[in-house]
Amino acid sequence: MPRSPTTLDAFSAVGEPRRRDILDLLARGERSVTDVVQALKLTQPQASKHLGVLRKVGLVRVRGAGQQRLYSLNADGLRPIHDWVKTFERLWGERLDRLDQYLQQLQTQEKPNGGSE
Amino acid sequence: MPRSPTTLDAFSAVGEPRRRDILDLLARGERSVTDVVQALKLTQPQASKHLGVLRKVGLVRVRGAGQQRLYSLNADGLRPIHDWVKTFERLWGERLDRLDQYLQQLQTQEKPNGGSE
DNA sequence: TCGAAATATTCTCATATCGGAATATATTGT
DNA sequence: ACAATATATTCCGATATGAGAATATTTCGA
Repeated sequence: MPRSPTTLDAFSAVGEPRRRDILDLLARGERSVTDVVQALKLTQPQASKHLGVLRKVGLVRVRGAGQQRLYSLNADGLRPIHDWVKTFERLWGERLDRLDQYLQQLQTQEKPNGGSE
Repeated sequence: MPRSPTTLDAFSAVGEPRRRDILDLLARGERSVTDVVQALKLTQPQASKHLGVLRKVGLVRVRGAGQQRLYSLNADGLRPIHDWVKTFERLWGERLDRLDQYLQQLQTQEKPNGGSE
């Protein structure tokens, strides 16, 4: 089994800095491809391709307006990422009271080794 | 300029499903490489390599214990991701009152086109 | 229908990535 | 020093990726 594609889910799509830039831009409103090109200094094909990936994984939506294609953010697609990262939130001590901290320590030390004897 | 490596920051590192699995596991406590291998059914080199990437980007820490290497989560490394995704939180209507929603709509419509005429 | 503008697709290239196997490097105990 | 265990590194192959250039497609206007 050689390799698995890295452009099929939101997680991997967002791994690409350019695509994050695009999402940041779209977070401020709908944009045409040309807008993206100019705002982020990309070539037109690059913009189209990145937008295509983002669309495929459901992070953006398209709407045809004349000969333009207006892309907008589909923030829902980011929820899985948010939810996953949130799982670790308690582990970096966001707003941690003493008891939580203590319970956490217990968990961290839960399995110091594979010692079966 | 051909391509940029995708294994240098937390974002891209986390794009790989196996690595997310590893982080999920480490979230429950320190683990040796062998532990990871067994828990996630990876080959030993694969585990080492993925752990190596995670370490390089600062998502895990290592501690030598005898001939074992105990890896633990460094949750702080996930904060950038969390913070970034959080930026979009309001856009999927987590807990949105009417005023926010209205302001948001204005923003979304901010730049419907490049129309200068 | 023809041309122009906007966008998408295709092609090629260099490279990075993952997986697997084999091997190298600790580290401990005897 | 030697064997055994644990882990890291290297080598190889297949493939996906992103970039760039060229081209195709769509859409509108005259």
